[in-house]
Amino acid sequence: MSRIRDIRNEELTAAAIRAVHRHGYAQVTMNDIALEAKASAASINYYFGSKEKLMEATMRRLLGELRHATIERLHRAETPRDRLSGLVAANFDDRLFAPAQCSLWVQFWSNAPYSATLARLHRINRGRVQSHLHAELRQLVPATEVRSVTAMLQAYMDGVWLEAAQSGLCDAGAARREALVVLDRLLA
Amino acid sequence: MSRIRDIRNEELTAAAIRAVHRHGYAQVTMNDIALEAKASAASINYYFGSKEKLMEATMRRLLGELRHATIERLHRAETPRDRLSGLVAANFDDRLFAPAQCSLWVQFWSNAPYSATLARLHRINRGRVQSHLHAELRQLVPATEVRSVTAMLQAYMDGVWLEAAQSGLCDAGAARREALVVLDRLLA
DNA sequence: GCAAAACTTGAATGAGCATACAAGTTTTCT
DNA sequence: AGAAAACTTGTATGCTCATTCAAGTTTTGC
Repeated sequence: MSRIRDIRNEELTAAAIRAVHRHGYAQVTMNDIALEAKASAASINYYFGSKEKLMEATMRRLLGELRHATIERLHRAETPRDRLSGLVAANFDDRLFAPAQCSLWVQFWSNAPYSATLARLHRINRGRVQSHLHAELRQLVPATEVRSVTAMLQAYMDGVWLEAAQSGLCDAGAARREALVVLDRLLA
Repeated sequence: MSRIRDIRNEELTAAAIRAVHRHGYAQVTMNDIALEAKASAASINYYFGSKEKLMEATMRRLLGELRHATIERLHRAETPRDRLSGLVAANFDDRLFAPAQCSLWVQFWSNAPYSATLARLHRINRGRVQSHLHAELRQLVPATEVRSVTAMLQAYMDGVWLEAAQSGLCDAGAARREALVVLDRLLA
């Protein structure tokens, strides 16, 4: 079967992440990505069909990593409170909360409203994160507060990503610790 | 004096805001903006010299509005606690927290790392907001917490903007109320 | 070992875009 | 009024870029 195809997908989406981080989503070219992958622009088109489809695959890859980190942490937790902490910490997992990933994430987000495929991915991801938070919060705060605390948490976490992308500094451990403090105070 | 020049600056930056909101920063063209302003692309170049300079002027305009809203609210407040609330509320002032402005703001932010002029504006603005927050927080929380609470607040507010840009829904009043609740809990 | 399939790429194609320009129109000043 | 200054715009220019293609190279299956 297409072993090479899998390897290439992996290499090319990784190159896309680095290239977008380096040049910006708005200005990155197929050649920039090809160069980063030590391949040719034509080759990328052979695998993905178009720049847009490559970007979609790259975003899917990031979303998959978030999903994976989330599931992993949920699995290790016992109580609702632990699961909630796990959800928050998953957002700042070492594998996700790194400079190139942060850049990409924020840039994809801000472009999502202008691309049908990105908008769809964004909506699905947001829905999943939200329903996870919702499920645990329902057991921890009064019913009237569930919705607002979910929104507060989500806004805070998005903001941390945004700031990380700006500064280029991503200390995942510090981010997790600080996020857990925020979580504590929002639950109080 | 150049009265027309001022009017045109106003009209053209307003058109740029609407056009970026409609098409996205990455894809908006001079023609889109010209159309929105009922002018020609050449005319925009006559006034601003280049697309980049127009974008810079547009960003300056937004930053000016934030500065204005901030000063206005600080002026009305007496205690450190009131001033802090004012700072937070200024970020969600009716004149700023509207769909087109939110879109633009987030897109400029996410592109700032790739443009020297935008990066500079971003840094200046961030510094100003941060020092205002810092000044009031120093009188309200233990010295060891000032820095982290500042960061938490800033992340939360950025995140709200990001979310607003995504959803296109900007209820400024609700945003202010919710932000003040977050502020309360972070200070606790 | 060899044909077919899968893969790779340099160069060609063509679309879209910012900007420059020349030729007009309107406004200002006296 | 009339000249000069300020403004406006359609069109031309030249560039960048995604995508295509034909011609090669490598891998696979037998």
